[in-house]
Amino acid sequence: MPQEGPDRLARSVTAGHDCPACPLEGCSFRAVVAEAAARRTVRPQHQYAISRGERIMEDGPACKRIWVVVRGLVALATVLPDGRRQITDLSAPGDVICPVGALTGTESWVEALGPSVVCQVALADLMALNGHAHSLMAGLFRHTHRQLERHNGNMVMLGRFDGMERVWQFLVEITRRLGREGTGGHRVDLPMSREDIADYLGLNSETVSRLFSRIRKTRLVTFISPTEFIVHDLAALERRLPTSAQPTEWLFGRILFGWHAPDPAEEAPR
Amino acid sequence: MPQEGPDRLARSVTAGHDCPACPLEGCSFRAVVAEAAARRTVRPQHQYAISRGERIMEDGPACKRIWVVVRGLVALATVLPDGRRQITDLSAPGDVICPVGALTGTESWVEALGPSVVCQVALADLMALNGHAHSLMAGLFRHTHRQLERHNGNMVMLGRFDGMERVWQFLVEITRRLGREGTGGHRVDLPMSREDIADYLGLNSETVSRLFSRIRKTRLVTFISPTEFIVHDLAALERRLPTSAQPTEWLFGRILFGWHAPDPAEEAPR
DNA sequence: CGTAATCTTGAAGGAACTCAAGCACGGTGG
DNA sequence: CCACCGTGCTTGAGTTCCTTCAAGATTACG
Repeated sequence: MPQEGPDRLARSVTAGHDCPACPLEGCSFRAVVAEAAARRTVRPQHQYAISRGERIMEDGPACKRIWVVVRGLVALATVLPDGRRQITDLSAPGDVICPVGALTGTESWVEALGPSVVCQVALADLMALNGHAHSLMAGLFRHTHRQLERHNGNMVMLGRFDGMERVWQFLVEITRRLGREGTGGHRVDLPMSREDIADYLGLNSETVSRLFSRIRKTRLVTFISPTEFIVHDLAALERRLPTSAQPTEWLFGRILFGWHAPDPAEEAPR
Repeated sequence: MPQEGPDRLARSVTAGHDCPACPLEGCSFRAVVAEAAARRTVRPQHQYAISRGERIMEDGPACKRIWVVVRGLVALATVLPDGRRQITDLSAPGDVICPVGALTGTESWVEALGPSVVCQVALADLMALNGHAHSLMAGLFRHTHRQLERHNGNMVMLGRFDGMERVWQFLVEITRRLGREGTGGHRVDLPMSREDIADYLGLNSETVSRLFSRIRKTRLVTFISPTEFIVHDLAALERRLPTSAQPTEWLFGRILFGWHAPDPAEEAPR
């Protein structure tokens, strides 16, 4: 089990972004967790190395603990009684995971998609830092706020994108979050199987594989191995997203008069 | 524009549910908004009557205002540049709406699905109540927490349910939230068009119509009109949900050994 | 180096979509 | 009061896209 110091942890905690509803400027999760780490409230043994497929499950009521991803890639997964799985969120190093209770009839857990290190933080420990209830609430609020935005995007993707659009979206998202700028573009080392990707995108693994093959043919992405690829032109990928089509005057027409959408100009090899 | 008193408003605000991460027991959104209403911080002219299709859009940065639904049914909708729409949340009387910023490239708004009354509350007004920052944060946190749970369920539905399952899910959800117990079962008056339902379920209106026809044949639901129906046996509907299959020993098998799911016993007319 | 797991690709089937026509309902005006 | 019209609902036919089933190819790993 790797033993990384509190400073490493503090550095990895994401800053969150500004939101007027969070009234406490300058107080973020980062500060709270960093202080907890500095005070050794977060003890080293609370860091866990977990390997692919390992799960962190709540044994009691939800929301008693949070986790901070230090290394690797972990997923929030929900599984139906018949085995169907949906990955509802991905967390990269620096992300805070605050799992909420599962729906009755489903299992929910945090699952490592590859070798990962997570740091467990009991909320009671954070609360024990006197005078930081405000900070904690603000940090939690920011985090959940951010997650709501991501969920919103995911619901639009799952409900309204076709397979190809979902995979473009996934590649853009994962490149932004995990890609390392290098010669020839962004290089991404992705610790996810086709099955994992499929469960995130609401497809199945064969379909993901087929769509990746079609993407390979566009030459916009070079696959070095099934889990390594290079995105040569991220902007070109972003132009393939349904969210990047120019909102032309027809949108005003829809709002004002209920017009329907025209066919978007199709430029891509399918 | 209906002018309902602050007491009516206070009564309609939902209580939220318990969560250990919310450290301020007894402080909920209800209390904050109720006090705001009692102090006339929330003025009557901040209540708006909106009719079907009308939208409430943020004109500035997100999260400066929240809304409380007093009457009717409103939706959180996201629309892509090409016109595809996804309804990401439904809000019934008593629900608090706290829209987050839209993804770049999409439009997001709060939209009335039928004649509705909403009460606008500026967060600044709530903050102005001295000593209630804690309550406000706690209430907001509870609300977002609840919404995260709902979003989780919606993502599983959009990613992993087939059309029939989505409609069963929808009927159960809407009956629980809007149904009135009566002779012969729960009666539901639903101010949503087939198109609205389709945009919520990630289908299209013709498919929803077809699936409703199949449900009519099961005799579990009687449709009085396109927007009125009676659920005779809610438990029977719940048994059709993919979340209600008994998690049998195979689940342990999947967790421990990676088994695959067996065929669930099919009992329903398709 | 051999075995298992994962990935890729093909063929066939099915679920949902598109396009299109007919129907039901409510509002309007003669 | 009833024809008229517009809107939304229903249903059919054909098509597309995704899934399922299955067989190889490739990769990972002991």
